[in-house]
Amino acid sequence: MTCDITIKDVAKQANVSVATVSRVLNGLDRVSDQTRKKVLKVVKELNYVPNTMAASMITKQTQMLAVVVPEIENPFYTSVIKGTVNVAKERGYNTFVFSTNDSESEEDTFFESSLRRNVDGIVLIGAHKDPVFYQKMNKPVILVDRYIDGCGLDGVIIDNFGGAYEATKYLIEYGHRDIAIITGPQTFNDGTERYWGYQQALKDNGIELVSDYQKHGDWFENNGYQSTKELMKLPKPPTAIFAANNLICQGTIKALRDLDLTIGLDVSLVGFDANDLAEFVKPRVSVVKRPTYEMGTHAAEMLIEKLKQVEKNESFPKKVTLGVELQKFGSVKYLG
Amino acid sequence: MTCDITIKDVAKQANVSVATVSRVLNGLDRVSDQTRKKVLKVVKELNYVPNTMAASMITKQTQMLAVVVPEIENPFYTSVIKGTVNVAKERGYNTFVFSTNDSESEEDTFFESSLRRNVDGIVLIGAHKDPVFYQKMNKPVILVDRYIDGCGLDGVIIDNFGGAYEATKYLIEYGHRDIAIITGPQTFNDGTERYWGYQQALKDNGIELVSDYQKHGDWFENNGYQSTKELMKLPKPPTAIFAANNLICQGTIKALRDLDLTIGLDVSLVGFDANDLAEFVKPRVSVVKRPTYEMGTHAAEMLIEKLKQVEKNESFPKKVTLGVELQKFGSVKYLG
DNA sequence: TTGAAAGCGATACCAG
DNA sequence: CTGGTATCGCTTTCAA
Repeated sequence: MTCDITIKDVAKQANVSVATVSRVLNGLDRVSDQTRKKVLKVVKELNYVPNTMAASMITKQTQMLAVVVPEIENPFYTSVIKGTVNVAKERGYNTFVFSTNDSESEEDTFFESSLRRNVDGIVLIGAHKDPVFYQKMNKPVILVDRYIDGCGLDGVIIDNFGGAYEATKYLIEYGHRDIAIITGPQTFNDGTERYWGYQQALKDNGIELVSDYQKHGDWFENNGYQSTKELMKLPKPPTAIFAANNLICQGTIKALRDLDLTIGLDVSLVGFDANDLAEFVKPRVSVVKRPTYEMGTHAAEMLIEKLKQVEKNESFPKKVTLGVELQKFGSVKYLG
Repeated sequence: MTCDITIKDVAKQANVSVATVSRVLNGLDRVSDQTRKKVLKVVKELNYVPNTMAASMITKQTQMLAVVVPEIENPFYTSVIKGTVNVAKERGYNTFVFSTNDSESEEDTFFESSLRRNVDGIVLIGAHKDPVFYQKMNKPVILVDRYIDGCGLDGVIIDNFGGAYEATKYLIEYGHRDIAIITGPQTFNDGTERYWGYQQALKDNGIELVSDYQKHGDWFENNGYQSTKELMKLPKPPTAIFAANNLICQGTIKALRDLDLTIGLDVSLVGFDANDLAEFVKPRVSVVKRPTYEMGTHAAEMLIEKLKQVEKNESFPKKVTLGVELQKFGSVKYLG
């Protein structure tokens, strides 16, 4: 394990030129079988490891990607990261993992790092809201989960509207009319689309929107916890709750537990995105499941595909929407 | 946001030499205030971003670290990663995240990548068992959580023995004598030390070891689940269980739930490492808590410290042991 | 205080 | 098929 041996050392030892060693190592050119073997033997003997950076300076490709997420400890993001990193690895790329705390300025820092390091491309769950910001990117970027319309970039998102609509419709079909939603900020499509889905399902079924039933906070567990408590304190509490992401749902489950309310009996609940507690409690909580790992793999594949066709026509931005699935368990009571 | 502007462009535009630009940018040399300002102005105008790689080729420092973990989706590792990445960021390093699936060969792949890319150092939760392997490292490495004696590397570990001992003693003090352990493989210190702690506590209190009460599987949830079911099927089931890591504990909790056994009433339980379910269930499960995030930060700090004193005396390997804390909740029944 | 020039370790073009 | 060499973008002597 050394890295202070250079291509020159190999060339000298093998009695060939550096050009030849380079050819052998990259398997590109025609090299006689004899020299090839000779070089390879020396490479092994000397334990030579090529310096990627030196090569990058010429090829202009670093074989490095970056994946940028708001929070590395949220299992959803971890799953996306894993998908990205795995595909990247298979295709010969190494991946930087950045966590921005959902802060625009931290994200900026990382963009600069990425530029300085010349990463080939970026998988991004971004904090910036302004499409103009993204338009300035002169590196291949795939947006994941959040998509900014008009930014001109490719994206992999999920059917937020459809998922929320299905979840709400499901509650309605089971006879619920007093349905609350606990969701995050309406900054990105994840928030807005889920909220629209909820709204639309109610409207389509002639149910009026009650502002008290709509809790817009952040995407964290505590919002789920507090909002649930507030909801259940209302003069006329909702009979069902739609928790619009994994952490909020966990908060809701905890709050209901602390309030001694039984899910599926006292209150019905549907979550968005899988989470530990939803799977654990009895009855298990129905959730809209989304393909988290696949979002990562898909994004990485799109990105790498794009890198290959650098010169190609600057085609229109491609937005891929992955489907979601409503998984029904016993957390919704049938009201007839 | 561009990266096709080079130091030459800046030099030309500012009517100075590249050497001068370099000096200004690195704030090293004495440069007249006038030229400094002039250069800085051009840098801003041209939106110049220096190419880190080119610099690295000369300085022999890449300002890149790698953190290698067995599994990126285990919250324990995520927490270590976060700690490492955050400290690295503060100190001006970017970090590669690698996940090895606990496979020696995958780990090897990553080591080669690290060499090719010339990372400055590595924070490693390793899969290799052989100290000889680690001895060959010629890069600064900090081992985390698992330590291989005789490998000659620095490490940050936790007091596995003490934690396990405390946990078991706690059960004994509450009157338990039929105490089971569910743990992982005895490959690394994490497994062996926790098992020793359990053993020693029993011995110190004159309790004989019962082989049926000792379940050695892997570190995953399913081991906790299956082993618990087997334990409770014994003619004389244990009155208490010590679950030796976070996932095993979650498995145990699920199994007990499925067996309709109440924690702290029918069976007592102590876990090792925090986990979602242990915090959720009532009564909350007592656990040995370890400073996961701090393990990451500590390791990163040690690593970066080490990088600074490259030339310094190759001091003896330093092994830092962080303490753990037994957090007692209602999951242990008092048998008198 | 500043500039010229020699590399760093690889690739790739052009000859031979 | 093989070798010489310019080059990539930057740092760092050495002179001026």
